[in-house]
Amino acid sequence: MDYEKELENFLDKDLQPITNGTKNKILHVAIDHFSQRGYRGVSIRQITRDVGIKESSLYKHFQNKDEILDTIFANFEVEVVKILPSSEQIEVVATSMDIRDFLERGLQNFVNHIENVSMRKIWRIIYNELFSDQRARTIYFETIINLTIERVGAIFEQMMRLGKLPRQDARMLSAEYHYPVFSLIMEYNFLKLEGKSTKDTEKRLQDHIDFFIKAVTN
Amino acid sequence: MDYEKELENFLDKDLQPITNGTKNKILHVAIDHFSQRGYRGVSIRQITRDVGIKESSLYKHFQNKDEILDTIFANFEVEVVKILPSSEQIEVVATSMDIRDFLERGLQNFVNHIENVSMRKIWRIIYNELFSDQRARTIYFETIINLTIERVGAIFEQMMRLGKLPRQDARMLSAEYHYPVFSLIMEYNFLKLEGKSTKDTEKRLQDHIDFFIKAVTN
DNA sequence: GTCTATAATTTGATAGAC
DNA sequence: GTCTATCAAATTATAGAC
Repeated sequence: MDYEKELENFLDKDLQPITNGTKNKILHVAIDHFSQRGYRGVSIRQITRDVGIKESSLYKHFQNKDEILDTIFANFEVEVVKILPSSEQIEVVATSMDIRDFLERGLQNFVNHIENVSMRKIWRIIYNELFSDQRARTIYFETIINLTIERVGAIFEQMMRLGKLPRQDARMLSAEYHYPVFSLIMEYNFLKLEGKSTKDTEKRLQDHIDFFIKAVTN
Repeated sequence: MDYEKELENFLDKDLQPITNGTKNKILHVAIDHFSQRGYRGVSIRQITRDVGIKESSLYKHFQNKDEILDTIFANFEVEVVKILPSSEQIEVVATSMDIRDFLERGLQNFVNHIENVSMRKIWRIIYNELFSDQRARTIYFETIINLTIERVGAIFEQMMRLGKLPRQDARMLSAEYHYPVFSLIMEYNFLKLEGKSTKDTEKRLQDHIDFFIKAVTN
């Protein structure tokens, strides 16, 4: 892999921008390796070799191996929260968009997010560490799944108040919409990993939106 | 953990029943450890210590560490295929059951399967190794997801022929039904892992069946 | 902040006696 | 099929010179 082209700048674990080029590069290399062979499957040696420094130098930037993963997770959480509708947006979104526009826009936001190669790699790290790392579990189940379902549920509810959607359990509806989306996103990630076509998965996502809209507006 | 109580008998990697008690115990201990810390996170030393033999003795039963995992996956695949409706059952199932009975029965089959502690642990191993082991990916995406969707899709199609279900794309319908199920099963597995209540998840599974039936029969 | 050198431990696996 | 003894390699991390 070529790490020489302009690398996006990450934040350190306290969410301060990283100004040191070496530290930033360590994160890029670590993300690449962790996403392919898992946290335990990657040694400090392998990382520093690709960064072009000695092992001991790495410890000037990170206290230990775990702090690298911690920093990666912190960056991911910042980015992933950005694709969720904020509480302030509920009103305006529910008013200005119909259900189809809203779902398609949300999906597009997500596709844009995951087009970022680093983010896609961190998604894989999250999946990879789900069973062995409490932080990964928290990000996935609390930040990604539950927060998404809750925020979108609030928008569905507002749409019901506005008569844009038949009255029903909004949170349950949001869960029904999102569970297939989460499954398909995972599938999408694996296909990308194996260099396979994601066309089928994209079609299924589209089919799912159609099916869902038909089901809820009936 | 107590491995002393009567252990179910596994098959070896060629699917022949294992008659050697030590070999069987190695598999039980390995499944327990791998499910908690992943394949790479567990050493031969840790396994043999809990089995009560020396490391060198383990190599009389398995050629190397990977062959243990291979044997675990082989046993899992045998068990997981059992919960799918066979091609021969399509006819009779579609004729004798309505859609709700069929879905509830299928879910019950699955719950029974996952009540088996060893199976639940192997599910976790599969999730854990999805990104680092091609065999895990194949079992999950090909055997579990795609084969399930296909078999149930065939039953939906037969139900449509019998007028029990409005005509529509049967495979797409099966996918719509199953993707939330797969997500919820993953969630269920994690909650069990953390010793938390799975009541919410079970309710969501039930809600999903209701939502789905309402959506397809409308 | 980089380097050389090295400590201390753990890893998967083997040789050979019984 | 179990054991003792051991190997060669890899691991995370540190000390101290520049």
